[in-house]
Amino acid sequence: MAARLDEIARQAGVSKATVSRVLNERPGVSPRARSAVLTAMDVLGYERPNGLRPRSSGLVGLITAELQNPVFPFFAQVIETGLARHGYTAVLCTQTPEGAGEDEYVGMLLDRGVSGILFVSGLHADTTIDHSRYRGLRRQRLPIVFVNGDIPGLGVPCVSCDDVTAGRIAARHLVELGHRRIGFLSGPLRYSTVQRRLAGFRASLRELGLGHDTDDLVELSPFDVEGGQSAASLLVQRGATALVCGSDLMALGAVRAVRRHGLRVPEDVSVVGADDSPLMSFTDPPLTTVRQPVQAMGVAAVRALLDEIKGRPARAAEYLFQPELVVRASTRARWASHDRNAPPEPVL
Amino acid sequence: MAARLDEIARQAGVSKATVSRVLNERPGVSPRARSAVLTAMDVLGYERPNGLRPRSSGLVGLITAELQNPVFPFFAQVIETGLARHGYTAVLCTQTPEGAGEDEYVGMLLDRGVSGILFVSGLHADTTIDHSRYRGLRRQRLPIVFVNGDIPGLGVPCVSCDDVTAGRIAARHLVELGHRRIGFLSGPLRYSTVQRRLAGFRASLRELGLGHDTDDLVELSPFDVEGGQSAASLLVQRGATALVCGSDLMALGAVRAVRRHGLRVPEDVSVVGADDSPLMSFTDPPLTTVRQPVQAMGVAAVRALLDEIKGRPARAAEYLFQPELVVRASTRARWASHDRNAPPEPVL
DNA sequence: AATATTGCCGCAATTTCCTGCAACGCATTC
DNA sequence: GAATGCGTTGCAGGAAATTGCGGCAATATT
Repeated sequence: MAARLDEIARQAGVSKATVSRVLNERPGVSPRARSAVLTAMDVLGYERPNGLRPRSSGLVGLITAELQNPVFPFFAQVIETGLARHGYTAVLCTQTPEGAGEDEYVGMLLDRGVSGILFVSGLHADTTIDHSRYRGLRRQRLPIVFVNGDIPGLGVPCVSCDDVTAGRIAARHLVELGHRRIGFLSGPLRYSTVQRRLAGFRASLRELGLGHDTDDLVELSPFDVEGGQSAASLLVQRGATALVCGSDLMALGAVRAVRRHGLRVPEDVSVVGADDSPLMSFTDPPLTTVRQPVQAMGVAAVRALLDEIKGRPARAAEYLFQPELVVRASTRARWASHDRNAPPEPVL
Repeated sequence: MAARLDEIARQAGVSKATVSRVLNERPGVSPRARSAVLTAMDVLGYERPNGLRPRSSGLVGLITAELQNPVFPFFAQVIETGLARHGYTAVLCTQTPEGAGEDEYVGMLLDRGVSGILFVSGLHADTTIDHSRYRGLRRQRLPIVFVNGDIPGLGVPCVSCDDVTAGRIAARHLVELGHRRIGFLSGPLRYSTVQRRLAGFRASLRELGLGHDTDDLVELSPFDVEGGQSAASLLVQRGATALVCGSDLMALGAVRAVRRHGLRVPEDVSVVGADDSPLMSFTDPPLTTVRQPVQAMGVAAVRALLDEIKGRPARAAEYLFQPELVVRASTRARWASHDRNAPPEPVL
């Protein structure tokens, strides 16, 4: 039995040096020789090293955390449309608690020879998870881009919403409305986006001289309606008159919790959501929320990935997109008896 | 009986040291040796320890129309969870107007060697589209299942919501509330689900002696919020006091249209949605809607597909799932002056 | 038309890294 | 507690892959 390179070389009618050059994508190989080698490999049944596989007509993996939160389908839609406009096809892989994990999906996508992978709020946003897996992908020269969750030092482009600013915006809005006891509820602290948002929230309150008032008004729970409801319930019991929520879904749960306590939104308790997912203008009450510029972020993520694929890697910075306060009807001014400079009633 | 490592090593033609390295995912093992070991393990019937399971098998395509309507992500989630529970991985392919078409996705999935394809409200539900493509798939013995949109005569299992009944339920509910001029708005008539729902709606009204009242109260428009709004606007102008909508999204648009006309929901105009997508209990007003049993349907679709894959094709009937009226707060009784038997005010 | 230039390929030296042997660690059993 | 069986790991031999360099052919240049 001949050695592998030798065997391929003989089948292709070239020397094993040429085969080696093809496999390592070195320069100095004619297209004719290259295709001869590749064909020989196929004929002999050798698996092509990743990167030389017929990168199937522009297939791109899109890995996302879940679909429950409407912001994720929204992201998926935007990204998919953007990719389609450039001739790429998105394969959406969503993770479920009991379903396939991210690693399995990545393996599958690699097997399928995707041109690149987009990670939207996946494991990369979890700071407690080992990130060596991404280093491995990087080493394989697989173009990847993160959305909402940078991992510095990996050289992977990342498109994020500026969560620190988002936290500040929410805090400032409520303080301007006269609130003093402002609760913060969000998902598990292991997510970098939660950490950042909380940091911005706290920094903003400290600057406004309210830091000590809200030290005990932070509750973290799962990222869904029920989590928001239970966290909000605790915060309301502790006297919070306003709630900053980690997602719109949690905000809806918070509204429900407030009402279960016999209070009204926004008359008694103000609620601020996050993301401005679709349909949030249809809720009761229409939700004041900190919009994440999903459209722009999706387009930017697609552009970054295409740059990576095309071989002109942009500098691997984190592109921060600015969130924006969308004032609807779940927040209202609060008259504080001790506050002489109470803000005016908001225009509805 | 030899020891395990030894046995595998002999079968694979390597030393037990190499086998050990493969099982522990240690570096320094050639791909060839690795695959030899893995194959040997399969041959000898040993279970692969960790994430070394073959994932290429057990890939299932899931083709869906869009992600805007929250019911589709919901379907995707349910189906994906169900597939994962049986060791299959779902690849979600969503169609966008300018994006990749269903045919492209099918081609891609075939290239990838999927075990089967699930079509959720795809082209198969469009009666104006040529269905020979599915015949082709069928001829290739590819297991496929339709959700919401049967094509009789193809022998493809289909899991649907009973749209005729859904139309009847909505109509009956509104008639019982005293409404007489009931509008119907939905998506393009080329979708079989629209046809059926309209048929059920009309049949029910006819049976109740109201057929002639609503002949001119049907408006078809695109399947989104804006479509619902424009259709509802026309119907309200024509004096409709209740609206049956083809989707929850359209219903939300309808609510908006009613309010643009200076009327209230449900006091002046009642609105009934369709599907009971997630979040519909949080809308303003909470939407009365005809629930589609997504969970049950998803599970049934997965089961049907697995049966097809396993080679015991169930009889290719259309499995009809019964919808269910979910009464929330977007419908209310209407006192008709000429109606002596006006129904009582509904309990809220 | 002769020659310079460029780029491609093969030989062979060199390097890398796979592999098996055998020793070692660890648990189970007598 | 010793023996035994099983899995792991350090090490060295060696095969396989990489790469520098020279040759060769095709094309451009004068």
